[in-house]
Amino acid sequence: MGELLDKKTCESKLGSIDDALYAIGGKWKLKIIMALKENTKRFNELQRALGISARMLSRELKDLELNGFVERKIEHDTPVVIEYELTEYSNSLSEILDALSRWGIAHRKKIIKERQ
Amino acid sequence: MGELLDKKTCESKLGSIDDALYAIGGKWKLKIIMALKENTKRFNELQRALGISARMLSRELKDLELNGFVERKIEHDTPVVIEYELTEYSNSLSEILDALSRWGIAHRKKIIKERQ
DNA sequence: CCGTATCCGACACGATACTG
DNA sequence: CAGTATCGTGTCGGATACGG
Repeated sequence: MGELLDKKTCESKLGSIDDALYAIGGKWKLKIIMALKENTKRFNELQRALGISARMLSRELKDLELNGFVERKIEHDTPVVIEYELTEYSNSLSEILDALSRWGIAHRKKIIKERQ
Repeated sequence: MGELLDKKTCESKLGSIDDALYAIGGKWKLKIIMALKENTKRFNELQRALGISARMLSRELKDLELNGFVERKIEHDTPVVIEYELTEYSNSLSEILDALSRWGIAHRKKIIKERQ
């Protein structure tokens, strides 16, 4: 079962996990960030890549920008091209992203095995 | 900005993160698991510790049990005591929990610093 | 193409009350 | 104490349509 954590440790972890989930929780934020890890992308590219509605994407991008994960870049190239790009700060999430990804793979395997 | 990931890698990661979020996403699951890391807890204990409504807690616990993260233990001790306990499998989440916790702490610091 | 506005259903979530 | 039932609100999130 793993070792029990003492109460202080546990409560402090609970608090920080709360903070984290507040900032990057929800259905889309981490997925958008993951998608942008491949490359900067335009609005419609992101939409297609993630299967997200324009409404939600618009909202989430604003939020991500406000929180310093994503930058909106306007290239004055006639016609104007708008691209979304990850900031340096978004890199601080890679540990989380990697852990989630690894766990997701393992979990999927487990589920499939159990179905048989 | 960190290195870009190639498209295949990125899409596969997106998929597995999706899987992970499907299983442990949402407002409460990870918090409940974190709370139980301190010790097995009874229904009302969990409620107080997390500030969650009975309705939600009931639902989430069922879901967590169904997915093998939590076990409902009935102690026939007259009066009967019901406790919720983490399973061995829930340990596979510790990497994620730790990463989230660490990031949450750092993020909070950043926010506070920016406010000044 | 890049979004925003509007409408709408589904569900997350909480408060309260209630049962065994 | 451990939960369920009921109700009400808010947010999530898609569809569609529209303006820059």
